[in-house]
Amino acid sequence: MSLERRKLPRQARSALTVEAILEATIQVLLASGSDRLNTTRVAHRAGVSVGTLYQYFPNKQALLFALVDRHLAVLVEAIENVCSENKGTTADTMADLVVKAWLEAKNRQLDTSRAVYHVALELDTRALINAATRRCEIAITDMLASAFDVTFLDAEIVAQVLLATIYGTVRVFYERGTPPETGSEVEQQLTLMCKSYLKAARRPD
Amino acid sequence: MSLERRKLPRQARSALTVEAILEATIQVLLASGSDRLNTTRVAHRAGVSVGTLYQYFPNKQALLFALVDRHLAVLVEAIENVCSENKGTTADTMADLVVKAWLEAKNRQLDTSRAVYHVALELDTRALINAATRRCEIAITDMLASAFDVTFLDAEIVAQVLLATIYGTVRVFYERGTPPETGSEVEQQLTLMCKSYLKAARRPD
DNA sequence: AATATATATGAAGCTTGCTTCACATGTTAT
DNA sequence: ATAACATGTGAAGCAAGCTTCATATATATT
Repeated sequence: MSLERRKLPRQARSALTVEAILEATIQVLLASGSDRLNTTRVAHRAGVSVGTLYQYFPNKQALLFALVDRHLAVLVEAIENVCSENKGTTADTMADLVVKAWLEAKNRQLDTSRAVYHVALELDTRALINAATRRCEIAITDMLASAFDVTFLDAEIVAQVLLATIYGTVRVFYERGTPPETGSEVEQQLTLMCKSYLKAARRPD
Repeated sequence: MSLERRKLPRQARSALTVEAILEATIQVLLASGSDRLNTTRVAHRAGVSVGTLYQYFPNKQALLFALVDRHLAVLVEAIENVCSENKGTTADTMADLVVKAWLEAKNRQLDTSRAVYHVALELDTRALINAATRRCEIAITDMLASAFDVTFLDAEIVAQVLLATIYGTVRVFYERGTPPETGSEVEQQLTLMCKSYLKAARRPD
């Protein structure tokens, strides 16, 4: 079953329609939960008919894939940027900024984040997530290998663990709906954890 | 809608039936994925009829809840045990053993783990997860507060972050289906991370 | 203005699968 | 042995919702 977009927008209005459909999907997920997500409801919320939805997405799954894809792209970009901009700095700076960039990208698309968590495991998004993860890991590995103050025996595995920790820990608190004040406390602690891990994981001189 | 068990087993055979149904649910989840999980298929795999299933579980959701519940109970027990047995030891020991206990409990029910990840977010298990999390956090907080070699400004938050890290990081690798050899490498790194975090988070003397 | 192309509509077909219920079979108690 | 209770059966009713398609409207082109 194809998951590709069925049509590409030729006229301006269809681009708007696609955008409206994706936005409506998020809203329905947040308002009604993934149980009650159906194509009719999404179309209605987007102010179009079901038929229109099916002009751009071959099926319901494809719609959700597109959503997850968009969300991951923002995260990956944030990490790739912060990593390429901070080669040659210290491990402390790197830990600091990666955590910060991740949380900032999450918060920039807070609604999507919350909505996507509810569907990302319902369908098989592993391929998408693995691809995104891989890109982040490569970016982080490169950055770590360029550190000014430390060297790592295996920057690859350190990057993997670092990313998994940030990704996993943040997810736990998001799922729990941790309030903002507690959030900044958690951010501090998470940063502390990453910094101390990078110190502990460095090659003994 | 009730999620309670409809009947309690009076005769020995019904206890076996219930067990068979839960076991079959795991097998169907692993073999066919959550998309194809339906009550008929579960009943068939368990070697009983759908009607029997509905004698013990009022609906499909309740069946899945029971599964998640059972899985969480094992994890919570593992953490509560290791924490109460290791009060008054050092922070290093604590970090070591908590990580070890978590992974051991996970691996002891590896199939359930994998299966449950696929459904835990599909239905609203937040209440169950929060309750389990809370119990773990309390156990860890108590243990940390009793540490022989260090004191913490806020053992509560340290426990929260520690648990979230272990839970979140391990989940990431499980979802990815990380192979065992890599797994033990990851375990080492995760332990290292937790140890160094506890050192970094201690109250400055 | 006329034709071609792009986009939008939404009722209805069709599949899937949850759940029930009237009945059958097995177990325990008297 | 018989009654009372527990457990097991599975065809069929029923609801939900995905997807299609014949048709209508809007935009672009010549």
